[in-house]
Amino acid sequence: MTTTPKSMDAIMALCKRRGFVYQASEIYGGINGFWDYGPLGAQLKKNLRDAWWQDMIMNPAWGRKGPNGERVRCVPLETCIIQHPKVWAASGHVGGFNDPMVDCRETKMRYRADHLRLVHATNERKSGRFFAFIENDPDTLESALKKLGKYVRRDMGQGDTEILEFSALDMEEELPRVVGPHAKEAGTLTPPRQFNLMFHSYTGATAGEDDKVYLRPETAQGIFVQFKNVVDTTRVKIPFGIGNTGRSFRNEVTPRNFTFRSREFEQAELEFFCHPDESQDWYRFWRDFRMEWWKSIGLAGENLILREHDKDELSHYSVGTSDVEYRFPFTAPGFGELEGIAHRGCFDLTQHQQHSNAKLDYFDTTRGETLPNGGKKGERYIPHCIEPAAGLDRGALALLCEAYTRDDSRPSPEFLKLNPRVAPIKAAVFPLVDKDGMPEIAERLTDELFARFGRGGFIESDAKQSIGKRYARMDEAGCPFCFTIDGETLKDQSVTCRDRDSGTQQRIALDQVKVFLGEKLGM
RNA sequence: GCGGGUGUAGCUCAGUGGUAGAGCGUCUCGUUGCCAACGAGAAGGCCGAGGGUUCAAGUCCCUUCACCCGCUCCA
Repeated sequence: MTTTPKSMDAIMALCKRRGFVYQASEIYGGINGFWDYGPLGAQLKKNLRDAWWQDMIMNPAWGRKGPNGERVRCVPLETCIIQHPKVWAASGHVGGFNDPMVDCRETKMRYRADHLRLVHATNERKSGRFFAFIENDPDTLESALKKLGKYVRRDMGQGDTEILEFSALDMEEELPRVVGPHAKEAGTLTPPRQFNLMFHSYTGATAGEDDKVYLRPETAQGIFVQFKNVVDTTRVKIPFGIGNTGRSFRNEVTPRNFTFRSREFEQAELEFFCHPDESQDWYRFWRDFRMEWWKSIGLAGENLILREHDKDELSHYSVGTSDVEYRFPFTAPGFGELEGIAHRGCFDLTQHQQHSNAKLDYFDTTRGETLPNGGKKGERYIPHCIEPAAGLDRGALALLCEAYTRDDSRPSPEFLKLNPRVAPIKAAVFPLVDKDGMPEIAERLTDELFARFGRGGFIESDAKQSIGKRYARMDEAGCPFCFTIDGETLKDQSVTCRDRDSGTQQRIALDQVKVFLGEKLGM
């Protein structure tokens, strides 16, 4: 078997050709950072989402016991894309995503405005030049002092210079007199510009600035905000998880790499709440299960890795974070993030408790001293949270990249080895020839398979053109099995079952097709 | 945001300032009957968009949009 390296161009061409992914608004020239799913892509992604929903919420971790020795319990939730603006202040997104940036037109450098400082000669603020440097950066400071000395034609000593913050500048009067940290000329810095990574809109028909709202940059915050309601209304007990899938929006500076970094994308997030003492165990439990899960739906192999973050990579509140990463053709030999499993401590609930003044702690009646009557005194605490947060679009893309195979020794060199569980086409039924009673049998079998498996994907049926061409078409669409009604079927009620990955054929009884397929699809 | 590259049929791509092309795919008819078969035919394009130069622009110039690659940035 001869194989050639996977080309992203070839994968993208197949995605378009077979209706997996289209460019959004393509007939208008497309729009940067947005992609639509065609019929097969939409079903592929739905199967991925359903698999996540099934294995993370309805039957978490395939029914296995958690580190506490009990069945893992999770409940679903569906929260709004638009939340109260204070949610994003509490989460840190409004502050963190809003660093004003300053560009230098001369050197093409970009600086964070709050990192810039200015030095100028004492008593010359009204007319003299300012020389910018970067906070805590000796090189640009030295350079700025040197340029200032040259400018005023004398050496600068103690007391001869004054330093001020960039934000203290009068942008109209004084900015034109500023020389950038790496620039030679004055006036090449732009005013600070907001790089707003959150999309915003306005509520109400006569909306003004006061009605500004944000499209969520992650689904997680909706869960934290409803944590108390779920606890109060559903009889869940710590430890338990809340799962949520849905669209999120980030105004990426550079959308890139097909659907990998899109401005509108879909997340599948679980927030698993537990006692602080058990949080490390649960963190390891979810980290390991998530890795196993991705393998189970077709990403097995050396293209998938689990990467534990280094200490200096961690957010200030995080005790531990791992990424499940996939080696995409465009990241190879490196990897791109599919999912992050973060130990978020009690950061989010604490933040929302402070900002909202709502009590978000939990009274745990299974803890504390044992009372004379045999019960427990109880313990009040803010739960810690483990967050497995997956990108469904990235997942779908990884599935497509992993499945894409080119084997020039096959009659149909390009095909998708999609795992049957996520494949958008579950099976195809072909009459070998479009006559002699075969179409009728094929139609009956198609109807049966539709009734049994149609909720998970398409059952294709096609009588046109040569059988080889029909197989090839199914190979490209990632359909795992084709059943062909032929002359023998008429005699002994058996059909040809053709396997996509190997191209091999076996005969099975017509009335056993459903059983066979049910086993293979896990349905 | 910067630099480089690419935009022509569903896909892959030719196309020298002078009538819009090929292969594959799609559809129809016929033949064949287990791996992109054969024959005949058909549909499908304002050459990414907008300006300009020219008697004449897919081709030259400008602008813009999208995608790819490399920087930069990145919760």
